[in-house]
Amino acid sequence: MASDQLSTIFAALADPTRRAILAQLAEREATVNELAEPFPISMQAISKHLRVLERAGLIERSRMAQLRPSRLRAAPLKDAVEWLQTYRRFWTRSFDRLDQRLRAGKD
Amino acid sequence: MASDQLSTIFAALADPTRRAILAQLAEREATVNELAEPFPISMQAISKHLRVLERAGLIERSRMAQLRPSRLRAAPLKDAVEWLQTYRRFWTRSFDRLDQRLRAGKD
DNA sequence: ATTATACTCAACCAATTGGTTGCGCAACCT
DNA sequence: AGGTTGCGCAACCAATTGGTTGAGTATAAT
Repeated sequence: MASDQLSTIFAALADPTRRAILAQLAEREATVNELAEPFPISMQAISKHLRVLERAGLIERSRMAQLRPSRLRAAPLKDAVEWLQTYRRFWTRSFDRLDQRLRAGKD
Repeated sequence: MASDQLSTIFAALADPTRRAILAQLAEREATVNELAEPFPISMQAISKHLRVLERAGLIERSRMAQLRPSRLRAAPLKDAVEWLQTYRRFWTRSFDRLDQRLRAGKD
């Protein structure tokens, strides 16, 4: 995985459980138990997912009493989008196959 | 990894070698050997990376004589961006921390 | 016909991942 | 003080990943 920033972000997003967790956090901040509730897996497994999200910078965790609420941090998502946008010209204006070859010829 | 479309795409993008391959293919289509040349790893390893990219729909491979040139297919990148854009409101207008709580209060 | 080129496939390996269970611990509730 | 709740940590496990080497195949060049 090489531990560079983008790799960590994309790796974190590559798991559907983690994406679902982010979706939950997009609505409101939530504790580990709240986040675990929709899933058929143990709270410890969710806790591991949260650590992955945290190391990717996608969540922040505070502590209130014995609770550890997580909150979404979207900045890394922006970074991911910005990387992806460098390929934007390849999917706009039906830039595909022949179009690509045509353009390559013109340049 | 769960094999849904987005997971496969993000997993493919989570490796820096694979992202570098895409960057190379953004300039021109290339053979396996051409793609392998910048990297200190074997051609077989690159071949594996190409299979990952292919299963993610991010490249297309043809065959000319004994060459297997790869070409970028950006459609899945668009899908990834579209998923990410659903979080756009969280990174625009300094939507962070307190801002998030404020907004949650207003809604 | 032989040899070289450009690959793929298969077996192997160490490290990582996503899950489990069991335990510990801190903070709340009686 | 004792129990419950919420969570992290550690050990374990099977499956996957990213790499290797070795062998095989198809096309091209001599």
